[in-house]
Amino acid sequence: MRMSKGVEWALHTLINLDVIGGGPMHSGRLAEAHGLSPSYLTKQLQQLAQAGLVSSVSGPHGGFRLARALEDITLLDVVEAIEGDVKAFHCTEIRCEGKIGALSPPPTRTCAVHAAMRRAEDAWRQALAAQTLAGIRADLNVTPAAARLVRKALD
Amino acid sequence: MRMSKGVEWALHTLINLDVIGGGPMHSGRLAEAHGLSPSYLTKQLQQLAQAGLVSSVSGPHGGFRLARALEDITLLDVVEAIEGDVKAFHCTEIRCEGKIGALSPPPTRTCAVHAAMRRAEDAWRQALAAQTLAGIRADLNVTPAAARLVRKALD
DNA sequence: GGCTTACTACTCGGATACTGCTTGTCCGAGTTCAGGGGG
DNA sequence: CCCCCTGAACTCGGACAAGCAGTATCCGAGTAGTAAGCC
Repeated sequence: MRMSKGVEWALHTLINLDVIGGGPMHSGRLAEAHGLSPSYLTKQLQQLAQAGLVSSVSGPHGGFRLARALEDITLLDVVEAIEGDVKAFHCTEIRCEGKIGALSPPPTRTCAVHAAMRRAEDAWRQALAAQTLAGIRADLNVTPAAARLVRKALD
Repeated sequence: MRMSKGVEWALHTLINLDVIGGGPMHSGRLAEAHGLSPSYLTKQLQQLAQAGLVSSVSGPHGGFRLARALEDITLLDVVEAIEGDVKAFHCTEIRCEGKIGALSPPPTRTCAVHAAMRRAEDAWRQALAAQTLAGIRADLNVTPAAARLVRKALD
Protein backbone atom coordinates (compact mmCIF):
# COMPACT_ATOMS: atom_id res chain seq x y z
CA MET A 1 0.00 0.00 0.00
CA ARG A 2 2.66 2.46 -0.98
CA MET A 3 2.22 5.11 -3.60
CA SER A 4 5.00 5.49 -6.13
CA LYS A 5 7.43 8.25 -5.28
CA GLY A 6 7.04 9.36 -8.88
CA VAL A 7 3.84 11.12 -7.79
CA GLU A 8 5.75 13.35 -5.39
CA TRP A 9 8.36 14.07 -8.05
CA ALA A 10 5.71 14.87 -10.64
CA LEU A 11 3.81 17.25 -8.36
CA HIS A 12 6.84 19.30 -7.41
CA THR A 13 8.10 19.32 -10.98
CA LEU A 14 4.76 20.47 -12.41
CA ILE A 15 4.67 23.37 -9.97
CA ASN A 16 8.24 24.28 -10.84
CA LEU A 17 7.30 24.26 -14.52
CA ASP A 18 4.56 26.75 -13.72
CA VAL A 19 6.85 28.97 -11.66
CA ILE A 20 9.44 29.31 -14.41
CA GLY A 21 6.73 29.61 -17.09
CA GLY A 22 7.40 30.05 -20.80
CA GLY A 23 9.41 27.72 -22.97
CA PRO A 24 10.18 24.05 -22.54
CA MET A 25 12.64 22.92 -19.89
CA HIS A 26 14.59 19.72 -20.31
CA SER A 27 14.24 17.00 -17.75
CA GLY A 28 17.86 16.99 -16.61
CA ARG A 29 17.53 20.50 -15.22
CA LEU A 30 14.21 19.71 -13.62
CA ALA A 31 15.82 16.69 -11.97
CA GLU A 32 18.83 18.46 -10.51
CA ALA A 33 16.51 21.16 -9.16
CA HIS A 34 15.48 18.61 -6.52
CA GLY A 35 18.37 16.14 -6.69
CA LEU A 36 16.38 13.46 -8.48
CA SER A 37 17.46 10.73 -10.86
CA PRO A 38 17.29 12.37 -14.32
CA SER A 39 16.45 9.18 -16.20
CA TYR A 40 13.68 8.22 -13.87
CA LEU A 41 12.16 11.68 -13.76
CA THR A 42 12.10 11.62 -17.56
CA LYS A 43 10.08 8.44 -17.37
CA GLN A 44 7.55 10.11 -15.10
CA LEU A 45 7.37 13.16 -17.36
CA GLN A 46 6.65 10.88 -20.29
CA GLN A 47 3.73 9.47 -18.35
CA LEU A 48 2.49 13.00 -17.73
CA ALA A 49 2.89 13.76 -21.44
CA GLN A 50 0.86 10.69 -22.39
CA ALA A 51 -1.86 11.89 -20.05
CA GLY A 52 -1.80 15.32 -21.69
CA LEU A 53 -0.62 17.25 -18.63
CA VAL A 54 2.64 18.35 -20.21
CA SER A 55 3.80 18.54 -23.80
CA SER A 56 7.22 17.40 -24.92
CA VAL A 57 9.52 19.05 -27.43
CA SER A 58 12.44 17.16 -28.93
CA GLY A 59 15.80 18.43 -30.03
CA PRO A 60 18.02 21.23 -28.76
CA HIS A 61 16.22 23.73 -26.56
CA GLY A 62 13.55 21.07 -26.20
CA GLY A 63 12.08 19.65 -23.04
CA PHE A 64 8.75 19.61 -21.27
CA ARG A 65 6.27 22.38 -20.66
CA LEU A 66 2.86 22.56 -19.06
CA ALA A 67 0.06 21.67 -21.45
CA ARG A 68 -2.64 23.09 -19.18
CA ALA A 69 -2.95 25.78 -16.56
CA LEU A 70 -2.44 24.65 -12.96
CA GLU A 71 -6.09 25.48 -12.33
CA ASP A 72 -7.03 22.69 -14.72
CA ILE A 73 -4.80 20.02 -13.17
CA THR A 74 -6.10 18.15 -10.15
CA LEU A 75 -4.20 15.86 -7.84
CA LEU A 76 -6.24 13.00 -9.26
CA ASP A 77 -5.02 13.80 -12.76
CA VAL A 78 -1.41 13.51 -11.63
CA VAL A 79 -1.91 10.38 -9.55
CA GLU A 80 -3.73 8.65 -12.38
CA ALA A 81 -1.13 9.73 -14.91
CA ILE A 82 1.69 8.22 -12.85
CA GLU A 83 0.01 5.26 -11.21
CA GLY A 84 -2.36 4.30 -13.98
CA ASP A 85 -5.89 3.38 -13.03
CA VAL A 86 -5.92 3.83 -9.27
CA LYS A 87 -7.73 0.91 -7.71
CA ALA A 88 -5.96 0.00 -4.51
CA PHE A 89 -8.38 -2.78 -3.58
CA HIS A 90 -8.73 -5.61 -6.07
CA CYS A 91 -11.66 -7.93 -5.49
CA THR A 92 -10.67 -11.44 -6.52
CA GLU A 93 -14.14 -12.83 -5.85
CA ILE A 94 -12.96 -15.37 -3.33
CA ARG A 95 -16.57 -15.66 -2.24
CA CYS A 96 -17.03 -17.85 -5.35
CA GLU A 97 -14.02 -20.05 -4.54
CA GLY A 98 -13.46 -22.92 -2.16
CA LYS A 99 -16.09 -24.84 -0.26
CA ILE A 100 -18.37 -21.89 0.32
CA GLY A 101 -18.22 -20.95 -3.32
CA ALA A 102 -18.98 -24.51 -4.37
CA LEU A 103 -21.98 -24.80 -2.06
CA SER A 104 -23.43 -21.33 -2.62
CA PRO A 105 -25.50 -20.34 -5.62
CA PRO A 106 -23.72 -17.91 -7.97
CA PRO A 107 -24.12 -14.41 -6.52
CA THR A 108 -26.26 -11.88 -8.28
CA ARG A 109 -25.15 -8.68 -6.59
CA THR A 110 -21.67 -7.20 -6.37
CA CYS A 111 -19.53 -8.31 -3.45
CA ALA A 112 -20.42 -6.32 -0.32
CA VAL A 113 -16.78 -6.20 0.76
CA HIS A 114 -15.81 -4.88 -2.63
CA ALA A 115 -18.56 -2.26 -2.55
CA ALA A 116 -17.51 -1.05 0.89
CA MET A 117 -13.87 -0.68 -0.08
CA ARG A 118 -14.86 1.08 -3.26
CA ARG A 119 -16.92 3.59 -1.31
CA ALA A 120 -13.85 4.48 0.72
CA GLU A 121 -11.68 4.78 -2.36
CA ASP A 122 -14.26 6.95 -4.02
CA ALA A 123 -14.00 9.35 -1.09
CA TRP A 124 -10.26 9.41 -1.57
CA ARG A 125 -10.51 9.98 -5.31
CA GLN A 126 -13.05 12.72 -4.76
CA ALA A 127 -10.75 14.47 -2.30
CA LEU A 128 -7.94 14.23 -4.84
CA ALA A 129 -10.12 15.62 -7.61
CA ALA A 130 -11.21 18.53 -5.41
CA GLN A 131 -7.69 19.92 -5.13
CA THR A 132 -5.93 21.62 -8.02
CA LEU A 133 -2.25 22.32 -8.36
CA ALA A 134 -3.11 26.01 -8.42
CA GLY A 135 -4.44 25.63 -4.90
CA ILE A 136 -1.26 23.93 -3.78
CA ARG A 137 0.86 26.62 -5.34
CA ALA A 138 -1.22 29.24 -3.56
CA ASP A 139 -0.69 27.31 -0.34
CA LEU A 140 3.04 27.34 -1.00
CA ASN A 141 2.80 31.13 -1.13
CA VAL A 142 5.59 31.55 -3.68
CA THR A 143 7.00 35.04 -3.26
CA PRO A 144 8.50 36.88 -6.23
CA ALA A 145 11.90 36.39 -4.64
CA ALA A 146 11.33 32.64 -4.33
CA ALA A 147 10.15 32.51 -7.94
CA ARG A 148 13.35 34.24 -9.07
CA LEU A 149 15.30 31.73 -7.03
CA VAL A 150 13.62 28.81 -8.76
CA ARG A 151 14.26 30.33 -12.17
CA LYS A 152 17.89 30.82 -11.23
CA ALA A 153 18.19 27.23 -10.05
CA LEU A 154 16.77 26.01 -13.35
CA ASP A 155 18.65 28.44 -15.53
CA MET B 1 -0.44 1.57 -5.33
CA ARG B 2 -1.91 -1.85 -4.69
CA MET B 3 -3.45 -2.97 -1.45
CA SER B 4 -2.41 -6.35 -0.14
CA LYS B 5 -4.86 -9.10 -0.98
CA GLY B 6 -4.57 -10.12 2.65
CA VAL B 7 -7.11 -7.39 3.41
CA GLU B 8 -9.73 -9.06 1.25
CA TRP B 9 -8.98 -12.42 2.82
CA ALA B 10 -9.17 -10.98 6.32
CA LEU B 11 -12.50 -9.26 5.73
CA HIS B 12 -14.24 -12.33 4.38
CA THR B 13 -12.71 -14.53 7.06
CA LEU B 14 -13.77 -12.23 9.88
CA ILE B 15 -17.34 -12.25 8.64
CA ASN B 16 -17.26 -16.03 8.34
CA LEU B 17 -16.03 -16.25 11.92
CA ASP B 18 -19.03 -14.22 12.98
CA VAL B 19 -21.48 -16.33 10.97
CA ILE B 20 -20.32 -19.59 12.51
CA GLY B 21 -20.02 -18.00 15.96
CA GLY B 22 -18.94 -19.82 19.11
CA GLY B 23 -15.67 -21.66 19.58
CA PRO B 24 -12.36 -21.18 17.83
CA MET B 25 -11.92 -22.32 14.24
CA HIS B 26 -8.53 -23.30 12.95
CA SER B 27 -7.06 -21.47 10.02
CA GLY B 28 -6.90 -24.44 7.67
CA ARG B 29 -10.66 -24.73 7.58
CA LEU B 30 -11.09 -21.01 7.20
CA ALA B 31 -8.69 -21.13 4.26
CA GLU B 32 -10.37 -23.96 2.39
CA ALA B 33 -13.71 -22.21 2.84
CA HIS B 34 -12.53 -19.76 0.18
CA GLY B 35 -9.76 -21.75 -1.50
CA LEU B 36 -6.96 -19.69 0.04
CA SER B 37 -3.39 -20.61 0.92
CA PRO B 38 -3.62 -21.93 4.50
CA SER B 39 -0.14 -20.84 5.52
CA TYR B 40 -0.60 -17.34 4.22
CA LEU B 41 -4.04 -16.90 5.73
CA THR B 42 -2.57 -17.95 9.07
CA LYS B 43 -0.07 -15.16 8.69
CA GLN B 44 -2.86 -12.65 8.15
CA LEU B 45 -4.83 -13.99 11.10
CA GLN B 46 -1.77 -13.56 13.27
CA GLN B 47 -1.68 -9.92 12.26
CA LEU B 48 -5.33 -9.62 13.21
CA ALA B 49 -4.58 -11.28 16.55
CA GLN B 50 -1.75 -8.84 17.24
CA ALA B 51 -4.16 -6.00 16.54
CA GLY B 52 -6.66 -7.49 18.97
CA LEU B 53 -9.38 -8.22 16.42
CA VAL B 54 -9.25 -11.97 16.92
CA SER B 55 -7.91 -14.15 19.70
CA SER B 56 -5.88 -17.27 19.09
CA VAL B 57 -6.08 -20.60 20.90
CA SER B 58 -3.29 -23.16 20.60
CA GLY B 59 -3.47 -26.92 20.66
CA PRO B 60 -6.13 -29.35 19.50
CA HIS B 61 -9.53 -27.79 18.99
CA GLY B 62 -7.72 -24.48 18.91
CA GLY B 63 -7.85 -21.80 16.25
CA PHE B 64 -9.03 -18.24 15.94
CA ARG B 65 -12.19 -16.58 17.17
CA LEU B 66 -13.50 -13.04 17.07
CA ALA B 67 -12.25 -10.93 19.95
CA ARG B 68 -14.82 -8.19 19.38
CA ALA B 69 -18.30 -7.89 17.98
CA LEU B 70 -18.54 -6.98 14.30
CA GLU B 71 -20.12 -3.69 15.35
CA ASP B 72 -16.84 -2.75 16.98
CA ILE B 73 -14.62 -3.59 13.99
CA THR B 74 -14.24 -0.98 11.27
CA LEU B 75 -12.72 -1.39 7.87
CA LEU B 76 -9.91 0.86 9.02
CA ASP B 77 -9.13 -1.51 11.88
CA VAL B 78 -8.70 -4.38 9.45
CA VAL B 79 -6.70 -2.44 6.89
CA GLU B 80 -4.36 -1.10 9.54
CA ALA B 81 -3.97 -4.54 11.11
CA ILE B 82 -2.92 -6.09 7.80
CA GLU B 83 -1.10 -3.24 6.11
CA GLY B 84 0.43 -1.62 9.16
CA ASP B 85 0.36 2.13 9.38
CA VAL B 86 -1.47 3.14 6.21
CA LYS B 87 0.33 6.07 4.64
CA ALA B 88 0.25 5.67 0.90
CA PHE B 89 2.04 8.92 0.18
CA HIS B 90 5.51 9.29 1.64
CA CYS B 91 6.93 12.79 1.57
CA THR B 92 10.69 12.57 1.07
CA GLU B 93 11.13 16.33 1.39
CA ILE B 94 12.70 16.72 -2.01
CA ARG B 95 11.98 20.43 -1.69
CA CYS B 96 15.06 20.56 0.56
CA GLU B 97 17.27 18.67 -1.92
CA GLY B 98 19.10 19.67 -5.07
CA LYS B 99 19.70 23.18 -6.31
CA ILE B 100 16.41 24.59 -5.10
CA GLY B 101 16.96 23.10 -1.66
CA ALA B 102 20.46 24.51 -1.50
CA LEU B 103 19.37 27.99 -2.50
CA SER B 104 16.19 28.17 -0.44
CA PRO B 105 16.08 28.91 3.26
CA PRO B 106 15.02 25.90 5.38
CA PRO B 107 11.22 25.72 5.28
CA THR B 108 9.21 26.42 8.37
CA ARG B 109 5.81 24.99 7.39
CA THR B 110 4.99 21.47 6.31
CA CYS B 111 5.25 20.71 2.63
CA ALA B 112 2.12 21.88 0.79
CA VAL B 113 2.17 18.84 -1.48
CA HIS B 114 2.40 16.58 1.52
CA ALA B 115 -0.46 18.36 3.25
CA ALA B 116 -2.69 18.09 0.18
CA MET B 117 -2.07 14.38 -0.23
CA ARG B 118 -2.66 13.85 3.46
CA ARG B 119 -6.01 15.60 3.27
CA ALA B 120 -7.09 13.15 0.59
CA GLU B 121 -5.86 10.17 2.56
CA ASP B 122 -7.64 11.42 5.65
CA ALA B 123 -10.88 11.39 3.66
CA TRP B 124 -10.16 7.80 2.70
CA ARG B 125 -9.32 6.77 6.23
CA GLN B 126 -12.42 8.47 7.53
CA ALA B 127 -14.57 6.61 5.02
CA LEU B 128 -12.96 3.35 6.13
CA ALA B 129 -13.54 4.14 9.79
CA ALA B 130 -17.20 4.96 9.14
CA GLN B 131 -18.00 1.44 7.96
CA THR B 132 -18.18 -1.49 10.36
CA LEU B 133 -18.10 -5.16 9.50
CA ALA B 134 -21.59 -5.42 10.95
CA GLY B 135 -22.77 -3.07 8.25
CA ILE B 136 -21.13 -5.17 5.57
CA ARG B 137 -22.65 -8.32 6.94
CA ALA B 138 -26.05 -6.65 6.94
CA ASP B 139 -25.43 -5.64 3.35
CA LEU B 140 -24.61 -9.24 2.54
CA ASN B 141 -28.05 -10.14 3.86
CA VAL B 142 -27.02 -13.54 5.19
CA THR B 143 -30.13 -15.71 5.32
CA PRO B 144 -30.42 -18.49 7.92
CA ALA B 145 -30.03 -20.96 5.08
CA ALA B 146 -26.83 -19.29 3.93
CA ALA B 147 -25.55 -19.26 7.50
CA ARG B 148 -26.18 -22.99 7.81
CA LEU B 149 -24.35 -23.46 4.55
CA VAL B 150 -21.30 -21.59 5.84
CA ARG B 151 -21.31 -23.62 9.05
CA LYS B 152 -21.52 -26.79 7.00
CA ALA B 153 -18.64 -25.71 4.77
CA LEU B 154 -16.52 -25.05 7.85
CA ASP B 155 -17.62 -28.09 9.80
C1' DG C 1 25.09 37.70 -50.95
C1' DG C 2 21.38 34.33 -50.49
C1' DC C 3 19.76 29.66 -50.61
C1' DT C 4 20.24 24.77 -50.09
C1' DT C 5 22.10 20.90 -47.86
C1' DA C 6 24.57 18.05 -44.91
C1' DC C 7 26.23 17.67 -40.27
C1' DT C 8 26.29 17.90 -35.35
C1' DA C 9 24.63 18.24 -30.91
C1' DC C 10 20.96 17.78 -28.03
C1' DT C 11 16.48 16.10 -26.55
C1' DC C 12 12.83 12.66 -25.89
C1' DG C 13 11.35 7.66 -26.13
C1' DG C 14 11.35 3.01 -25.27
C1' DA C 15 13.85 -1.29 -24.22
C1' DT C 16 16.80 -3.21 -20.53
C1' DA C 17 18.87 -4.55 -15.51
C1' DC C 18 18.28 -4.16 -10.43
C1' DT C 19 16.02 -3.79 -5.79
C1' DG C 20 12.63 -4.21 -2.29
C1' DC C 21 8.20 -5.71 -0.95
C1' DT C 22 4.32 -8.68 -1.37
C1' DT C 23 3.30 -13.40 -1.61
C1' DG C 24 3.89 -18.08 -0.38
C1' DT C 25 5.98 -21.98 2.31
C1' DC C 26 8.13 -24.53 5.88
C1' DC C 27 9.50 -26.26 10.37
C1' DG C 28 9.73 -25.55 15.48
C1' DA C 29 7.45 -24.11 20.21
C1' DG C 30 3.58 -24.55 22.99
C1' DT C 31 -0.73 -26.57 24.52
C1' DT C 32 -4.46 -29.59 25.12
C1' DC C 33 -6.34 -34.05 25.28
C1' DA C 34 -6.18 -38.99 25.92
C1' DG C 35 -4.63 -43.18 27.69
C1' DG C 36 -2.16 -45.90 30.92
C1' DG C 37 -0.30 -46.75 35.41
C1' DG C 38 -0.22 -46.20 40.31
C1' DG C 39 -2.40 -45.13 44.78
C1' DC D 1 -12.51 -46.18 41.61
C1' DC D 2 -9.93 -41.88 41.33
C1' DC D 3 -5.79 -39.22 40.47
C1' DC D 4 -1.39 -38.33 38.33
C1' DC D 5 1.84 -38.67 34.74
C1' DT D 6 3.57 -39.41 30.26
C1' DG D 7 3.02 -39.24 25.51
C1' DA D 8 1.20 -37.84 21.15
C1' DA D 9 -1.23 -35.09 18.07
C1' DC D 10 -2.64 -30.77 16.76
C1' DT D 11 -2.45 -25.77 16.68
C1' DC D 12 -0.25 -21.27 16.38
C1' DG D 13 4.17 -18.61 15.73
C1' DG D 14 7.98 -16.94 13.53
C1' DA D 15 11.93 -17.79 10.35
C1' DC D 16 12.94 -18.84 5.43
C1' DA D 17 12.43 -18.74 -0.24
C1' DA D 18 10.08 -17.17 -4.74
C1' DG D 19 7.64 -13.85 -7.80
C1' DC D 20 6.48 -9.43 -9.14
C1' DA D 21 5.95 -4.50 -9.31
C1' DG D 22 8.49 -0.30 -8.49
C1' DT D 23 13.07 1.74 -9.25
C1' DA D 24 16.89 3.03 -11.83
C1' DT D 25 19.61 3.10 -16.07
C1' DC D 26 21.20 3.14 -20.78
C1' DC D 27 21.27 3.56 -25.72
C1' DG D 28 18.74 4.54 -30.10
C1' DA D 29 15.30 7.67 -32.88
C1' DG D 30 14.15 12.10 -34.08
C1' DT D 31 14.66 17.15 -34.44
C1' DA D 32 16.36 21.82 -34.51
C1' DG D 33 20.06 24.63 -35.15
C1' DT D 34 24.41 25.61 -37.55
C1' DA D 35 27.90 25.94 -40.76
C1' DA D 36 29.74 25.02 -45.09
C1' DG D 37 29.19 24.76 -50.03
C1' DC D 38 26.94 26.07 -54.26
C1' DC D 39 24.30 29.17 -57.32
